[in-house]
Amino acid sequence: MTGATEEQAAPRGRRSTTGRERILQAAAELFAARGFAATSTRDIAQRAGIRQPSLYAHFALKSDILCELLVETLRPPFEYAAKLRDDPELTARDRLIRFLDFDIRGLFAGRRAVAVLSVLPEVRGEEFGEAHRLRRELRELYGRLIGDVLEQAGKPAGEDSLRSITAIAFTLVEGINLRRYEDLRLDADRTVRDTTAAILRILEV
Amino acid sequence: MTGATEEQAAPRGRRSTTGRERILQAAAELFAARGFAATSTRDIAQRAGIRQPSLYAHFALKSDILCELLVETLRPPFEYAAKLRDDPELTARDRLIRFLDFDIRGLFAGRRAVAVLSVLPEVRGEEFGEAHRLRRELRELYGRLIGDVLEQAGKPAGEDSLRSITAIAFTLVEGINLRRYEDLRLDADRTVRDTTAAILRILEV
DNA sequence: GTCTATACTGTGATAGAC
DNA sequence: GTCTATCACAGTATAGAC
Repeated sequence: MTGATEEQAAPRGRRSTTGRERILQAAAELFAARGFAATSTRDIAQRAGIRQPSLYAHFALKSDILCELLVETLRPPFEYAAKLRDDPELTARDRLIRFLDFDIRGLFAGRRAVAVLSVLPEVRGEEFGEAHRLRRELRELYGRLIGDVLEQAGKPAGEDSLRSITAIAFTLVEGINLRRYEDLRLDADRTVRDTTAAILRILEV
Repeated sequence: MTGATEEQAAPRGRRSTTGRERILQAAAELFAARGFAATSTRDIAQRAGIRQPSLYAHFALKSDILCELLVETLRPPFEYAAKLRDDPELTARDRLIRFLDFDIRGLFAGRRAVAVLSVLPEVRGEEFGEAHRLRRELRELYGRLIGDVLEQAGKPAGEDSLRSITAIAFTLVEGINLRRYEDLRLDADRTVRDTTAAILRILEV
């Protein structure tokens, strides 16, 4: 019924989820494995256990499926950042460390692997505008967190310098998705630790 | 004659290049801008100023075009590394710095932007096996360069630790391609400088 | 909300003349 | 080595019954 004819294992015990959820889950796995353009609506439907036209009872366009996945996976970091802001006990450095922990673990959990697709050539159109805006905001959030750390460490960075450092840190975090493509055994704890250490060294704090 | 109906500017004065070259150039631009699966052979032909079936006088398959681009752009760093090895005056640290300079500038020149595609989901098949092998070798080359630096600095890294540091450095370099997608004005000199500085800080040398 | 049937378009690739 | 013509098929999306 789940009909996974692919080399990939069939979906894990998720039979009980709703139709729309199954579609999102199936699409997330396929998009991450093959990319957006190379994944057909038939592939998605088959993996979700329905017929291809039934997708359109849930989504008006194929691109809407990906857009929803991207937006859904980009949102949690913002809520977590808001929580961090409400804790005045934390130093800027601790906030950055906790945020990195949360965000990187998010990459390892659930569907977050698709998020990397938002930067790829095939996902540039205005159909994905909302996802792109969210991603830009996430990078700006990183910029503020890093700026605060540098300031509290007594070496505030200029605008240009901060942008460059932020880009590098953001690249490191997003790059984790690409590394997971190549090495599915990549360990979350280890990656959190190493990536955080690398970023703190770059900041020299 | 060059028939660029797209939003992109028409190919710069390259009318004199051979047919095969024009195809590669056109394909490189389109693949980088839209991805592999989302670029049709008709798009490539139009940009190259020929008709779609004429492509097949030069390449047997669409995927062969991308594979050749990837291989061609991944090769120069190996030749450069060989040159560096022949200069015994250089410290390991200087070799790494020069190699980064060469490789990162390569990302800014010519068609190298396609190289990033080799890690993407849509380019995973065995059609691209040669490109993947080369890319793996490039990462191993980075690993050796970094290992030498750490050793010469008196703090040799264990295998695991070296692999992790190498992955992070390699991610930073490849990530430059993604950053260029988002900001076409990204400056080569600046990027070389900042990326090199970040990597050296991560190595703490 | 799922199905069958199908419209319509775009795709990679081939045949064969010049 | 380029062209025109075309094949065979896969693609997204829609119509309409249940």
